[in-house]
Amino acid sequence: MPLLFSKSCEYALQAALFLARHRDRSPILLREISDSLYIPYHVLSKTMQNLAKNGLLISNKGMNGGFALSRHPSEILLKDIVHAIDGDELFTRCVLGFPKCGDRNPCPVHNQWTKAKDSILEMLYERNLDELSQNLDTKINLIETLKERCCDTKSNPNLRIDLHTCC
Amino acid sequence: MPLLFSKSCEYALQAALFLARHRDRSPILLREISDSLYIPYHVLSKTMQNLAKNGLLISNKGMNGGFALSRHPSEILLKDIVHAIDGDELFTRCVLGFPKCGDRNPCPVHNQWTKAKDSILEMLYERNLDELSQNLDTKINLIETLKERCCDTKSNPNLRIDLHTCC
DNA sequence: TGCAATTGGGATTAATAGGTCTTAATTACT
DNA sequence: AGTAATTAAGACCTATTAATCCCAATTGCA
Repeated sequence: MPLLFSKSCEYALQAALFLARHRDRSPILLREISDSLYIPYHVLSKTMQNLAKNGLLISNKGMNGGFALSRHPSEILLKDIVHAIDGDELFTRCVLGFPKCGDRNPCPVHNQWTKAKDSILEMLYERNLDELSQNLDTKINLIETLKERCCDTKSNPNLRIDLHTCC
Repeated sequence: MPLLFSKSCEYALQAALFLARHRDRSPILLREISDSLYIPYHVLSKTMQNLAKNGLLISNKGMNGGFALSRHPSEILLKDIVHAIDGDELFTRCVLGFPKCGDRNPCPVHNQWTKAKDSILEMLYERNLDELSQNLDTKINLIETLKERCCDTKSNPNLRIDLHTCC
């Protein structure tokens, strides 16, 4: 079972990170994204449509079409994506499944869960796609450097490090 | 979609709390538990069997049978139940779904998620069923007191506060 | 204008989780 | 021993999510 986010939502977050790493913001083909992240093409297609409808992506049809972030990565938060795909159940549901649990009627772990949720909310609200993608750049550069030192890159010219191989 | 725990696991946690509130530790009928918590009888049946196989419950067949906690509530942690029903995916899976993500190969939110997970682990490891059930007793007593003050209890003698109505 | 390259969107299928039903096995009591 | 009460276990059904497929709509370019 997925955890915290639905599978579609995980895909959406991965794809958004992928787009954020493209500095020039020109549209990218769905095919390229799905191939790079090993996400089934048609599944990602629907998820991207969904993100586009929610105003997070722009999509262009036809030749030279593709998907791009609608805003600068620094202006997109993970919570924007989670909200668009999974709604707000994550933020409102009782972790033990008690239907009437809430701030004014806490279940026995409500306060502990609220603390944990604060931590999750911090992750979703206080990091934008730009920061996260820079984090990735740093990491990938580091790996590339190490690779050159340790491997015979001449004989493995196609060994490329990208978002998927890196995590 | 359930969140963090599977539905069965939520049921298991609720049922365990229910049993923990029974001080005398005599077996309780499945029917009573499922009715009280509004959990489908046969669904809960399987989950309880599962907990029994994992050594967390004892089950007695036949007349005067039923389920009881196998240890004192103070010696059962939420994580015991979660592990028995949902396994350890919650503790090992990458929150963004990256297959190779881990401590030595973090995805861009790995550290943030680790922090949030610590909070969750605290909730699951550091509170035993006894504490949680006492927490509930306090709350239910308080509600009962208020109820007596505010409602005409003579005309509503069956208005009972229990685990389910309380959360 | 016609063609090729794309996304859009609906229909269908597959997989998984959740729920129902039936019967067997076990136990306690008379 | 017989009977009623209860859990055990498996078969089966249903709902939701995930994945696949097909064709329509749009766009850019020759």
